Amino acid sequence: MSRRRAEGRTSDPKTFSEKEVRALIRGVQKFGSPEDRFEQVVAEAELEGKNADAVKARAAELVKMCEEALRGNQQGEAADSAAGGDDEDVVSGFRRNAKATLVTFYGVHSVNAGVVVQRVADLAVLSQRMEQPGLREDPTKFRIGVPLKPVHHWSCLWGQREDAMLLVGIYRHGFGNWDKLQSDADLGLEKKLFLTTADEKAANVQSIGGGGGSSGTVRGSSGAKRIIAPKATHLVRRGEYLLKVLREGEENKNRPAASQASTSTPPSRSSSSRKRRGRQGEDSDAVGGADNGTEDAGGRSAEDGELSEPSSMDERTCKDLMRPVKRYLQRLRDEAEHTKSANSKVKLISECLLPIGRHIRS
DNA sequence: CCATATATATGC
DNA sequence: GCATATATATGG
Repeated sequence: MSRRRAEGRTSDPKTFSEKEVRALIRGVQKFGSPEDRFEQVVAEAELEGKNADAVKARAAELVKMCEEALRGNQQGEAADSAAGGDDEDVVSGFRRNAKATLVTFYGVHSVNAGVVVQRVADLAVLSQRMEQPGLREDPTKFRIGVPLKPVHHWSCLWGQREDAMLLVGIYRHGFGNWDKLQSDADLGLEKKLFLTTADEKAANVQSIGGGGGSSGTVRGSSGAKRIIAPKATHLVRRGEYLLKVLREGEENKNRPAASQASTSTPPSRSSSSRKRRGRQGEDSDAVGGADNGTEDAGGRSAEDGELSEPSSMDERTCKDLMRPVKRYLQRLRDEAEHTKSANSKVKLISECLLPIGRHIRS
């Protein structure tokens, strides 16, 4: 009772209310460990009045607890998963549902341990990657450098560049702060995200072709609340996927070859004769649905393949193989945005894709 | 009230 | 199996 208002902004710098702990967790989930991104975590959680060491210690505790919960969870999983019952046993602070491992941390319940641990690890990799020289000045040069799964039914052009900028935005503004990310002009994603209904309307004016013509959802020219878009939930999944790819890519770098790049990977071309079965020399942009053609998606950066990556052998051979049909690919890329009608798009695509297909077949 | 998260169903 | 949509719960 010494402190009457424990919750106020004037609470002890070393103690945390439940709300403050929850905010801390959110900050960590968005920016990673405060050891790496102290300023951002504290700002996100509005804990600037707190003792720095206390913040870091509490976050470390959180991660540790989550790791333990996950570990302990894996053991009992087999026995219970068959039973299928959703156990809500509260065993020493963590509860187990079908999928998520939830812990209670200083009174904050339903903390997803898997998310915490994974996010901290992934964002640490991201930080390491983004703080490399060269990216500091121009983060837009960042490329993931690994073949990526295409997005599914998105209403805009989304390719390597957009994926890379999504990661840059996550680093800058935090995982989940999509509105800030959208406002970041450097990333060029302002017109590609559909976080609000206003965004959808802006895109509706430009009309959208069939999103792949799946099961006939997309139709109607204006007014119907057609289709989907990259909304927040999609950005979450995509972001998690991209971070996973990044992390696995970094792990592979330290793994097989004896050359350990230690903390940072100097631009020296290490023997990266990785046997990637990935193909898909998707360069600057990829095709999604059709989209507003207002912003030139492929305007700059003729080829960005060799900036962040030594351009692995597969990439070279892939490029060589595709050279005979390069002009078709380019035309496809360049004209897709300026072609208004859906019909001419179809024509263009078939004209360009046929030779390409024939070439691949040979 | 809005945003996010989760479980569940479903399509590809 | 994964990505998505939907319903539902929950926190700010």
